[in-house]
Amino acid sequence: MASHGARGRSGGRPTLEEVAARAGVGRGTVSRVINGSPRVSDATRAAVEAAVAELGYVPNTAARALAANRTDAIALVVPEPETRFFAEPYFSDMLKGVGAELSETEMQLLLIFAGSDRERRRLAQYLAAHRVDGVLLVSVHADDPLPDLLAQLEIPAVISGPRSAAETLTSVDSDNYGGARQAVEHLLSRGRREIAHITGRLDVYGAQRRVDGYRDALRDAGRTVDERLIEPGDFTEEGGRRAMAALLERRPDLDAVFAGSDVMAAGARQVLREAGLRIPDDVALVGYDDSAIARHMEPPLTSVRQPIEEMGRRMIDLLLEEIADRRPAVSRGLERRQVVLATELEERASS
Amino acid sequence: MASHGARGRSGGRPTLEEVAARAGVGRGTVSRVINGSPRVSDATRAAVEAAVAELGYVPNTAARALAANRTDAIALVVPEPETRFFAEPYFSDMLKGVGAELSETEMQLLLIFAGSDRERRRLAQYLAAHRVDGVLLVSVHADDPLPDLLAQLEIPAVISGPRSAAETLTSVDSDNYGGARQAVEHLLSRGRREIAHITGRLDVYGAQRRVDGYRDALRDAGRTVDERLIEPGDFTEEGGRRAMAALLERRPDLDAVFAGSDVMAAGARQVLREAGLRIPDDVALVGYDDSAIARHMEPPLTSVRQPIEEMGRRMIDLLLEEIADRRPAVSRGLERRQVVLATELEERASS
DNA sequence: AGGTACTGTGGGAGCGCTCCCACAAGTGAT
DNA sequence: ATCACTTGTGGGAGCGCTCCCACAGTACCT
Repeated sequence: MASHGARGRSGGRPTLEEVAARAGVGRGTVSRVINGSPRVSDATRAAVEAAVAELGYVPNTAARALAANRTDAIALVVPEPETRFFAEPYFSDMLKGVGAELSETEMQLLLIFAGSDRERRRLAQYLAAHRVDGVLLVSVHADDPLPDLLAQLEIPAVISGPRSAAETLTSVDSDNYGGARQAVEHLLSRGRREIAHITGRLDVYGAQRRVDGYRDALRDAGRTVDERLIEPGDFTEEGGRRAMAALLERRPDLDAVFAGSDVMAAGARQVLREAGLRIPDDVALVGYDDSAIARHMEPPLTSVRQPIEEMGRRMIDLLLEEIADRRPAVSRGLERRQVVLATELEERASS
Repeated sequence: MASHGARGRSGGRPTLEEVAARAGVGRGTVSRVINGSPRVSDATRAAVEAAVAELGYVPNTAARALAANRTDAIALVVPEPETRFFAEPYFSDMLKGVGAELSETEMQLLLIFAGSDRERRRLAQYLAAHRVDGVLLVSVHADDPLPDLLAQLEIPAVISGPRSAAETLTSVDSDNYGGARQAVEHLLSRGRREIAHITGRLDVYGAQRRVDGYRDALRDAGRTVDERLIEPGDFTEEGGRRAMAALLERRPDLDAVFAGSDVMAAGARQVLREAGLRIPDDVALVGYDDSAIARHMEPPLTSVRQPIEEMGRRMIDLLLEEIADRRPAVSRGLERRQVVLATELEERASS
């Protein structure tokens, strides 16, 4: 060991073995103490803990990962370019919840962007190397192959918006259907009669659900749904403008708009203004997300709030469970787990 | 191997040894091919590569890390709460540059927030465990102990804004001094006489340098510096408002303001408006950072642009060098390395 | 012919853990 | 006193790599 020896000299980091020697116990016992096993007497535990403190021992994660076949790290994968990630408060809130919940544990969170093809390939490589114990997936489109890759690699994963009603991954979502109903029912209760809806990208399941909620709310109130009052958007401001213009063209008599996102509502607002329509006097406007945009809009925008931080927290809970379950190659629980959290309507001056 | 055997069965991931068997060579040879050593014949290399492809071999990072004492990962440490990180485009741009440069390599980037005390402790633990080969530090205050911890642990690190003129870590910075001079000289050339300066937090070295640049630019133009025209801010909008109010109180005759950040300029603008002063007619305004705020302000804000993406790229270059240098326990290069990149003034309607 | 050098290769040893078997010692029922 | 557990402990084997030594083979000098 001529060569390796030099590296391992006493200047380096202490090892389990050294701690064991110092505490006058065996290697296994130190390992048990480090990992919080209950099968250690109080006296021994104290001795080991003292030795750990004196030596400043910190476990070598690589060795642990190799021996135990786990990494104590999970990845938050964002299949979007960095720019969008930063632009949308959604991610930031999600990260807050995730971080908060994770700080209770020893797990490390990695943030991985997979917007470009190149980044995608790197990610695939990364996952194939099993460098994380589990994955949190946010903002995944219906045709994204990532979830299948994860399933194939048998990596525990939780997705933040299910891709469809038949989502196979464990998922956490807010109640898009209920949120849309809240918005529409609110407008109805304010006496609005002709309520339009600017949808999000319809390849996003949540956007579809919002349309469903919009339809059912009207129906349940005894109204027929006029398809000319539904216009697809794409979650962007420009899309909101286009949709609003189309709606005004078709149904200039509309008196309310429920937009599938605050950003689209901002676009719609511009077009309404340019058409000389006052908000909320002529047209009431309701958004979705309750983002900073909503609060700062002129007039402040009524919006459906999703409990995004809470969603982040629940995702971590579920993921940690999955990881723990999988460890002893236990019978895969066959029940799909889908958590849906309630939304809340934040009423402001725009409606 | 009764127990471990079950886990390692052929359903699992292939190992180096299996690839070697398949290619009909030894373990060492496969390792050489994987790591791109030139000491392999072309025929052998081809055989190994074929085996790797057939088996879908992916190196086990934990084993590699354990044997080679490296992790192939670096951390971007942000000593701020997540919220600030997302609020400021600075970070997003920096991350873009870092990501771009890193995508050329095999290195993995981890994003670590260390805003709270708790997160701080976790980070210290993380670094002590040597879970990364190097660290990128952004936005560090003068009294932050993190750089010293890094030095003590002998972890290569590059800092994005030196803490002082005597910074010991390798650093990358934009020319704060020169940028401030550009701003002030621009205002002078526009015929402004009474130019005020709202500073950033003065425990940030860059903010100090901007004050220096402001002073020297005036002096070199043959003016005396009126200390009543300098008011400390704290990089926030509210701070900008307070500072502007104080300045107007003391020197109502001022005809230009150079703010140490766009956000503070936005705050200053509000106060100027409320005081009935027109921009740029009565008071010219210049910011710093050239962020989105500057472009969207009414009127658009003249601002000093820092090449943040480029800074990110340079930081990675320097860090990778340091990591490579350190590997063979080579003589630590004693020269401090400090890269300073030029700024550019983006002239808009506010000045 | 012998020496010296280099190239390519195989495989032992070791990285620092976890897992589990073995076993000593204690506890209580028979 | 015997058996059957339980509790606490030590340490061997093994995780999948990298590093390096040893050595076969070839090439080029004396």
